[in-house]
Amino acid sequence: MTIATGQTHLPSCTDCPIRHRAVCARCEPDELQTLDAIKYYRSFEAGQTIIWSGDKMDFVGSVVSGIATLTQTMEDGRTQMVGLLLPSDFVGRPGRDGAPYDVVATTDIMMCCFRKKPFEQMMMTTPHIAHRLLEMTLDELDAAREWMLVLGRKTAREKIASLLSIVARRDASLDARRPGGPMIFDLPLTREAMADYLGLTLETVSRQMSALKRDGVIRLEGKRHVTVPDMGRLMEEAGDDSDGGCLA
Amino acid sequence: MTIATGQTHLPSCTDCPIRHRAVCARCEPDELQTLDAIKYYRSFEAGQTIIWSGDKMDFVGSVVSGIATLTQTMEDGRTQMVGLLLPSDFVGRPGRDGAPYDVVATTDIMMCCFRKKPFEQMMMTTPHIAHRLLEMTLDELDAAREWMLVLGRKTAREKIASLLSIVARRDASLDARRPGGPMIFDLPLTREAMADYLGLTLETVSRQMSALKRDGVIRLEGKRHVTVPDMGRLMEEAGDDSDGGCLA
DNA sequence: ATCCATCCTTGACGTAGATCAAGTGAACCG
DNA sequence: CGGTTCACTTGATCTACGTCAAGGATGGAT
Repeated sequence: MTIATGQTHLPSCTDCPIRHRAVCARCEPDELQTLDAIKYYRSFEAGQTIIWSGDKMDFVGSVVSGIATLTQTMEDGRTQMVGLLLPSDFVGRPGRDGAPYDVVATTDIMMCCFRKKPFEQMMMTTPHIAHRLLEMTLDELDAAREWMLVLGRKTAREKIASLLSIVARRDASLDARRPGGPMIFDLPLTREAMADYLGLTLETVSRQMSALKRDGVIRLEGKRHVTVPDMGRLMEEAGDDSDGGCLA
Repeated sequence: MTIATGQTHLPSCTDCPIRHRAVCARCEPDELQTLDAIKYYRSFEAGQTIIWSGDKMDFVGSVVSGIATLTQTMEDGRTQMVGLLLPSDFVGRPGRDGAPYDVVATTDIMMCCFRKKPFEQMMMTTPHIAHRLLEMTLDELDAAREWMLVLGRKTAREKIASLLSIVARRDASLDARRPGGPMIFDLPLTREAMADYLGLTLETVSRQMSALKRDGVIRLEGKRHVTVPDMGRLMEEAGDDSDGGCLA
């Protein structure tokens, strides 16, 4: 658990890979310039804890590249993942000091950070940022609620299929692959992390992965490289309406 | 399932019971006046569905009094409650047409509604509203994530205790009762609704309620009237830190 | 080359909670 | 007053998933 935290000033906002999806998506060039001035980059290695639950948080920021998780832990060690942070996702809450969850880097990760105070200032004066953040928060709320159905009512097999289809769909949105064709992607999570996300044990995750492979719903090369020959089939296994998933 | 939908113009915003907690909490008198002009009240009877999942939603609004639930349903009928709407909570999403969940009145309920278009307009020009909505949405996201831990990792007994302590704490915030004393409240939910919230069956809910009663964690008069002699004990049963709950 | 640590798989067995089924009690209604 | 309904309770059994335990595969360090 190294604490080698890179701190660098990198490319300007105009050619940022998450320019059009992050909190700053709606900003005008001049607003962007102001942001540009107060931002700084931090990188973390896979496995590093970015923020400890309960700690004071003096910055907020966006994931630029890589993946992180949001987790809650009970005193006896039971843990539940409550969010998966992908590029462009926002971390931290303006107007609050303590972090409510652990934020852990799953892969090497790069974050675009703002000190909290200046950012809050800017939010007050820049409706474009506040509006975008509201929009993103509403999306996250929807995602959290969808996940509540998964956690509360789905079987282990359905849970796995749900997770796979979420990851697959995310990759699809990058690849702009035509629907209907096979989907191929790498799982960014260990079996244990999957278990923490799904409210299962890692053994059950492993067994259900094997079962989905045996039944031809997925193919596996190695442990992480997944091929989904028929996305509709996977959606059925997830217990969702098999339609509706094809739209961009 | 009557469709007797009252539509009335009632007291002005200034003496509204949720004036200081709802979306309008931060509004200045002049902003409030504008809102006052475009608002209208609607009442629903216990059991009535306020909004059907998938329907077009042409209004947004706040719960003024009463309780409603947000639920998702799978094709085979499994349902999961994803939100509990109490007075001052906001319903609907500016910038989206279709409702993603069923909204059902659990008790008789009064809502303060705004047609979507004018409200969106107003949000653009009134940062106080947008900011308050962001704040409320972030709170809801936190609540949803806390609930994910309950759904994913807690035992049936812990789930029940968690639900009871949430309802108790809500009532406490109204009553301003001193901590330490016994808490007394009415459950606003049937055993089935509790089960849908907790990802359990109603039989399990019933059994665990009986068990908590047997063990002296709660007392029951009738099926709904609950006394919690020792709030700390209940929190322990919920698997939360027994501290931390006493602050207002 | 081999040691070790991670990460994963698979099997045998136990259990929390689901399912199925039969009540109870209060409210409501003729 | 009996009959019906609705919300709930309780018991008997079943099963999906957890738990415990024993390997296998990979990859990096020595």
